[in-house]
Amino acid sequence: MNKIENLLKNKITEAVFSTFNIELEDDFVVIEIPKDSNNGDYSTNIAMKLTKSVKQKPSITANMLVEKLNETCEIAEKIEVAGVGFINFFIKSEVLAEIINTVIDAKDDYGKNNSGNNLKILVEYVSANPTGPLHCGHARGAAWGDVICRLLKKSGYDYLREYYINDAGNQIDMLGESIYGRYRQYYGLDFTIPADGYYGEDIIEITKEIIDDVGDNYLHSAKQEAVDFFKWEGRNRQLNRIKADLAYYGCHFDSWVSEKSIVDENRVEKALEKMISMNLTYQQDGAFWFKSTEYGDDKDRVLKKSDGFYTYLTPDIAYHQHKFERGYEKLVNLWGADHHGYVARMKAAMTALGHPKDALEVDLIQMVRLVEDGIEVKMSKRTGNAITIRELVDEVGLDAARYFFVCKAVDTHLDFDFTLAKSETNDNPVYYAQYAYARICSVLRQYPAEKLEHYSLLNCEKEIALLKHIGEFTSVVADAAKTRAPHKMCNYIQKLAQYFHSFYATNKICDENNIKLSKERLALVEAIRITLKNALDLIGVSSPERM
RNA sequence: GUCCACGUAGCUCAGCCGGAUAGAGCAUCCGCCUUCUAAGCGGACGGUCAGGGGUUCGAAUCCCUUCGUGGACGCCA
Repeated sequence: MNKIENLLKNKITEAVFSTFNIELEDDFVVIEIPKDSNNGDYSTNIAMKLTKSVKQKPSITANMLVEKLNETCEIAEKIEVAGVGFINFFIKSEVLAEIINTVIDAKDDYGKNNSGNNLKILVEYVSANPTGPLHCGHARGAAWGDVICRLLKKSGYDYLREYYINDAGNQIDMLGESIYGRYRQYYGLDFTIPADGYYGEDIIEITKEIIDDVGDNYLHSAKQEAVDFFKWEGRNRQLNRIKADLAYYGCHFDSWVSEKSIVDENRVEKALEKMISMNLTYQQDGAFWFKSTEYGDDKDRVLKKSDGFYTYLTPDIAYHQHKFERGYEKLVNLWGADHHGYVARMKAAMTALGHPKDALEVDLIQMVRLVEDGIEVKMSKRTGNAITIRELVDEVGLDAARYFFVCKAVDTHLDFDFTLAKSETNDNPVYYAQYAYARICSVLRQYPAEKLEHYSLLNCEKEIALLKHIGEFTSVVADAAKTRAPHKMCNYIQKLAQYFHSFYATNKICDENNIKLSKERLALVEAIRITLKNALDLIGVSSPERM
């Protein structure tokens, strides 16, 4: 909520109080920007919302309030009642223009806000098993998580980017076995790779890397010893590859937590003991069960199998419990949609352990379908395997890859249009925004902008639209952070670029015949530049000064 | 079969804590470079917001139901 909206809100609250003697709660008054500017710069539906309390037609209520507002609301040039009872405010353009200096003064910090209130929030994303390269599905999650964190940072949250490494389960054993197989194969010996092992090119590469380091040392040792060695060698090398791919993709994590460390620190036993002591479990058929149905799950879940091993769930509970123990009040997980059924039991576990109901929130990332020329592309033409994050970046470029993943809400399946993302021409939406930035920079290179004391001439429709949109930026950032909706930032960017292009096409920014107006416009353009740059930064897309 | 998500223009999607005539890009068609970057601008065409019911001043938005699509339903991870 910006300065103008706040002021309007206060004036409306006052007017309601003095007219009807009703004290409104803080969030009761809603200010919005009408789609059609004929309906004012800002509007409120307060008269409709008061229908029941005041027992009269909204239009009458609205007129009574406007009478009062006309006296008190000095920033408005005109206040009207329209439709069924909307109150529409037309703001003096010099008041709207004050935003220019706010932006210029704040520079990179424009958009920064404290809506997060320093909330300690841990965002866990990607968390792919260290058994193979990251593919396009991970790319969606990585971009989404990264942008969420950028938004949280800008909005004053105390956030942590975390990657959970599943390195204590069966899949890591399979990794060890797979490398062991390739190792023997390299030396021309008989070999087997388990049916649920890993057959990718990356395993062969990693095997060769290991051979470069240790040669045939493990050829004659006992199988289990060799597999154990390859398991951890493989895990570490895969993880390094993942880290490199993420860096290539512009994503960095603050924290890497391994499942093995959770196990080694006895956190799994402790978690189970805690659950037993809290009477959240029972024994049946030789196994320990979690009474998860009592906390909203479909059925009870096994924590410790009759063979004495834990299920996948138990270390995960321990891990999440540990997140809370580290002082995080809010946990956000971005999981692939295939983990869908897993959400309820995890939330059940956290609730059972005494954490607030919504302290853990899981956003599911739906599948990505790559489409080229209208046909689904399942495999890379080069390798025959799933397309990796690295191939994707090489193919379409970093900016396009990230933009395409971030610009759509994650709760629906995404068709990633390869053809469109690759096109370096007019069709590509990424360039639309970047081109606006390059155009702005070009203008400012030729005609440097300077801050003015006062702006009084920026009152054409397109200028007003830009001023209002720039003024919205901070609240859009705060809202996108709160609702974890990075695509809102893309929508904002597209609109800002659109307003600018439209303005640029119909108005000469620098006009020798009107120096005063030109100076004001240049300052406006500088404010647009800063806002656009900050917005692009938030989605991790570059702002080229020339194109 | 049970549970969950989704269903908006020819295509890809916004909009969804109820608000004014449901928006954008692509595609199709028509205009605009002697002018600060045409990777741009302006316009046209295009809709039973899956169907039905309900809640109310008002529903794409909330509730119920039917249909369709996808996913999850292991003492796997």
